[in-house]
Parts: sequence; structure tokens; C-alpha cells
Amino acid sequence: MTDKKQNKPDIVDVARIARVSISTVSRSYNHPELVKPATRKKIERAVQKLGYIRNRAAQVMHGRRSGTIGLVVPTIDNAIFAELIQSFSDKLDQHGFTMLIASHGFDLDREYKMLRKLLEHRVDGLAVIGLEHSDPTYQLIEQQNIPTVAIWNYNKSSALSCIGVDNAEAGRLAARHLISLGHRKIGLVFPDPSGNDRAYDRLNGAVSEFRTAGIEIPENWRLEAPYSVREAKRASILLLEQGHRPTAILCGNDIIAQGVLYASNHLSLKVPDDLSIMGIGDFKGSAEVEPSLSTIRIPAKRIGLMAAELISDTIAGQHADITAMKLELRVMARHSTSRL
Amino acid sequence: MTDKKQNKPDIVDVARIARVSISTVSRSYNHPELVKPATRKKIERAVQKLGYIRNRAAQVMHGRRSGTIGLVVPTIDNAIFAELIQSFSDKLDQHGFTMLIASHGFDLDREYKMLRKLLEHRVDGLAVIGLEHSDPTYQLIEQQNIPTVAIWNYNKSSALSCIGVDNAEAGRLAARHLISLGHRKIGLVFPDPSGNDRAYDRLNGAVSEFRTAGIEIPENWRLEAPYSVREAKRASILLLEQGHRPTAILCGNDIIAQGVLYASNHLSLKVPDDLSIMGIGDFKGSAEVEPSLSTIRIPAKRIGLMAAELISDTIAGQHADITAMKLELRVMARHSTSRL
DNA sequence: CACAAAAATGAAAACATTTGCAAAACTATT
DNA sequence: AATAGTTTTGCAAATGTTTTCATTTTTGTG
Repeated sequence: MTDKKQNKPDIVDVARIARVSISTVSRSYNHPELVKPATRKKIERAVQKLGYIRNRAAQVMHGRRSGTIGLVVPTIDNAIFAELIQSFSDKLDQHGFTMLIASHGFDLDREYKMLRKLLEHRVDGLAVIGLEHSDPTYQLIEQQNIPTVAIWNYNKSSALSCIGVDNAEAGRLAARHLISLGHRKIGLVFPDPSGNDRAYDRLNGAVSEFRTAGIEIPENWRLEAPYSVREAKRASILLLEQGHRPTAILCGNDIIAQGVLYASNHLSLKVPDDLSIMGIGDFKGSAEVEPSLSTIRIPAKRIGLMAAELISDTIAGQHADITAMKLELRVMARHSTSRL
Repeated sequence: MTDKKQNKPDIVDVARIARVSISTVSRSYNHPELVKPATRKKIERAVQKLGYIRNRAAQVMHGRRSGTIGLVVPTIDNAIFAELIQSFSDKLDQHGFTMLIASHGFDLDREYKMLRKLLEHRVDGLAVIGLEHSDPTYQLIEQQNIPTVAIWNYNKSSALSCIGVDNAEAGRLAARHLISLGHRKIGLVFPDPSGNDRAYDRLNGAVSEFRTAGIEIPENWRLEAPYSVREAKRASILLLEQGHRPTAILCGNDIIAQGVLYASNHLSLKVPDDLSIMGIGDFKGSAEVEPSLSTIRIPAKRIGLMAAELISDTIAGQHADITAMKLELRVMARHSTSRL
């Protein structure tokens, strides 16, 4: 406490205590093989004694990497993203990176601001969710030429490198599953698609598949529900209480599907006998609900992992630029859907 | 691309283009009132043209704040923490901070390493989950004197500032609820308490409350389950299939409780008639499951929010040191428990 | 229109580190 | 024991910004 300065110990302090030059201290961190073992020991002891921790900021100024990757997500508090973020972060950690995270609540203007914030911190790489972003956002990313990958949505003609699934296909697959079970009276519960290309694509995929099969969804069977079990339950109760109701409901994601499931329970509708329910996502727990939820499996963990891998490798200069990577979807036919 | 240097534009570049000195550029960011509006315009244009983004690292070197707060969590992919992290991050953002996050998977040695990593980045503040940490971790935090708050667990004699709930009390409240409904044959499903003081305290609180009421839990009615609906379901099926089974099960958290609920459904046990199920946490969705889950409400959002507030204020020099803040628990008696 | 006061700007030092280059200290060889 | 080579270390410049202090420009007043 009576140290000559109140502040954190310096590389200079370490050098002084270890009785070597600061270059040697620096080297013992960055090129340990160039410094004599005995000297290294001395330095180590000094570091211990002082509780010295290197200052990344100073390193960054030297053109060194910051060792951080920025991730911009709509929200963290969401089963899908949480799983993704976890695997992304784990893989980054394995590569020695730390994750800076910013969430914008589905507001693309805020997304832009958060992106700038991350860039001020000189992140070495960047990941964003989906392919729908504001023009300034795209320009910014373009301009900075920092390795960037768009996660979650796949589109072969994307301007950004992307790793994810084809959400339109997810919608189609889900629709086809219901069609194949003989359903023709179908309700839709989806999130608001604005600023959310995942939801938009799924909805479009589903609707077009139904149309192809000659099925039109009446307006009053199309519901919008936020990402929330509660709201989805509330909204779908209204739908299901109508005298004339669908035989199946296709949901924009598993959370909504759970809401619909509980709504059915609440109204004493037997699932799947009275009503088939189809989700999209296959979140943790979807296989465990009773009845287990039929859904489209999106490999969130794998997406996060591969995205982290791609960014790390790009930074390390391995790949020039993989532009698009599509992961496979799988129909998980479980017990919330049945033949009509 | 043909710029004199490949690298990112500098404050120097901006100054050159705007035909002012770098001091003026710097000032126009940090003390705009000191620079003439016309000059500010010029600088702004130059910034636009170059796509200049300030380098936080260089600012940090000047003793400026990094504008980052480090958060170390056991895991992100977990309903409780996701909600907490979200509100924490939102509030931090309001205060202009960015969140650096690291997860250690309930491994206290890894926690220490992640903490060091964050400190290399010179975070302005630090948050950790719970009060159980390795000695080196405590020393490190002590030594660095960076505003630090332990989130989630409250303990009045904590060495760290903490904001959270009394998890032992949560356990007691949950137990008392079941006792008050007349249950005496009770099963326990809790996570592994090692390196997880939240679980440990809850378990202890519950067990001691039962003991006070003269209720002993037989060894084969005490289950350990990880934080996973699936595993909890699987484990509790084994418990519930036994001929002699409890009339109520107290779960270490709502995820486990959901697993038990599904297990009951699976075995066609009526909840709450055949079996009462009590959770702890009151996660999103717990009120929506059918039957809705009786549980102890832990105000995760509020905890995250207050923690962020506390850290921000401490950094800004408002409070010297609030040492401990206990948030209130609430018994949410819903439909998964009933009088025996 | 001159002068003082106020406002705006610029020069240079400081921050903590890395690294190219040079010097010093060893080792091995004759 | 001197020389050449090798290993180890130190010096000093460079990185991008902020800030103090000094200087220049502008404004207001008599």
C-alpha cells in the first residue's frame, strides 16, 4: 500500500524488482525461449510478489491482437441463443479469446451502435445473428475488414460469411410434416418478423409449402406472439377457444410451441389427438415435455462452435474466406403431432 | 485501399484530413464544448470519410476507463443465469459499459483463470456468481481493488460485496411450504453442491427445516441431478417407480422441478393429487407449465439490475462500499402442490 | 483601432508495452 | 588465452490517445 504509486504494478516495477530490463520481462512473456531459465525465475518471483497482470491495452497499441471477439445478439435471455452463446464462448476460450457481448433487443439501430462500441474495443473478430442488418451496419463491417461471421441463418448469396441453417427450409419441413400427417386445417403462431429474418424466413417457407399443397391459412388462424411461453399461451388460448379451430398448429419456435401446448392442456384439449403441435428449433427440454414436442432440429451448439472455429481460424490466417456454410436440419417427429 | 497505410485510420489521419491538430480532434470527442462548431464539423466530416473509430486501448493507457465490466458465470446456457445476464448487461449498457463475459462450467480453478484474463483486459468492474470461490480468486480480487460484486447469493458476513438472496432461506421456505401442506414423506432432487454454494445452501436450508419439523429424508429419496430437464426427468422416474414413494418432492431449482413434473406425467401420476412438486427459482415459464409450478420466486432480473447499478455507481465513485444487499424471496404457491 | 480578456488551437509529454538492433556475456575451439 | 560464434540482455523507438501548458486567434470595450 505504501508503494511509490497507488496504481497497478507495471512491467517497469517488475523489471526493477527482478533487476532486469523491461525488455527482458516482456520477452519472458512473449518469447520465453529467448530468456535464460534463471532469469525467468527471477521475473516470475517478481510478478508473484507484485501481483502483476499484463496490460492488454498496451499490447493492443502495438498492433497485437486484443484477444477479444465481439458478439452481437438480439437477446441473451432466450433458450436458443443461450445455447449458441455458450458453445460459441467455450470454443473461443479454447482458442484463447474472450467474448465481448452486446445485445440490442431486436432493434437494428441499436445493433449498429453496439457494433461500433465493440469496434472501439478493437475486437479481433465479430459475430452477428442473422443476415438482416441495417445498411450502416453492413457498411461498417465492410469498412473495418475484421473477420466477421453471420450466425444462425444461411443464405448462399449472403454478403457476409454465414454459418447456420436455411430457415425457410425449416419452415417448409415443419409444414410438410403436418401435411404428411394429413392436416389441412392449420393455425400459425409466429413471432413478429420485422428485424428478424429467422422468423420471417420460417414463416414464408411454411406458408409457401402449405400453398403448394393447396392449403390456405385463414387470417384469423395466423397469430403473432413474442418469444415467451406466457404470451404464446395466452394468445393461442384465444385461437383455440373459437368454435371452428385448426387440427394442427405450426409454431415459429419451440417456446411458442410450449405455450400452445400448455394452452391446450389448460383447455383440456388432448395433444396430439385433438390438436397436433409442431415447433421449430428443438430447444433443450423440448424432448422432455409431455407429450414430447415434434419439431425441427436446429443444431445450435454446432452452429456456435463452428462459428467460433471459423472466426478463430480466419484470424489466425488459415482460411481466406469461407463464405457460407449450411448445417442440416432434421425433422424430429415426436408425440405432439399425429396422423389426423 | 491505396491509403498510405493498410491499417485502421488514426486520430492523426483524421487531424490531417480535417487540417487541425490531433489535440483538437481528441478534444472534439472528449470536450466538444471547447472546440468551435465549425471545426467540429470539419472533424466530423473527416471521421466520416475515413471511417475512423476511436481506439479504446489507447485511451485506457491514459488512465481512462476501459468501459468494460467483466462477468464470470458458471454457465450462460441456463434459464436462471440467462435472465440475470440479460438484465445485468442491459443496465450496464445504459451506463455506457460493455460486458466481457467468461464462463467456467462450475470449475473454480477455471474461474480463477478467466478472472485473470478479464483483468488483463483491465475491466473497470467485476461480477462473479455466488460466494464460493477458490482462495487465489479471493486474493486476486482483493489485490486488484477493482469494484467487485458477488451476485446471487447473499451472506451478511461475506468478504465481497454481494447482492442476492439467502439461498438457505429459499430452501427453508420451500420446505416450510410443503410442511404446511401436511407433507411428511418428502423426496429431494438437487444439483451437485460442490463448487455451487447456491445449491448447497438451499439443500441445507431445506434439510434443516425438515429436521426441525421432525422429518428425516431417507437416503434413497435424495437424488442428485444436473441442471437439465432431461436428466432430472430420468433420475426422478427411478425414484417415483419405487413402490414406496414420497407424497412431495422438493427440487433444487425449477428446471429440475420441470423434469420431475414430466416424469410424473410420464408415469401417469396426477400432480398435485398423487404428488406435490415444489421448485426454487420461479424461472420464465414456471407459471405456464400445466399444472403451474409452485416455487420460490428469486428476482433474477432485479438482482442483475441492481448488481449492474452497484458496480456502475461504485466506479463513478458514488458509494464507497455497500457490502451486502439482500433481496426478498416470495413463496409462489401455484398448482403443483396441494394439501395432503 | 488598440488592448485586454476570452476562446480556440497546437506542441509535447505521458501512458505500458513490444521489438529491431546493438552490446554484453557466455561457450567452444584452436 | 585468444577468437569466433552463440546466447542473453538492454536501449530506444514506436504504438494511439489524452492532457497540460503555451500560443494564437477571436471578441468585446473604451
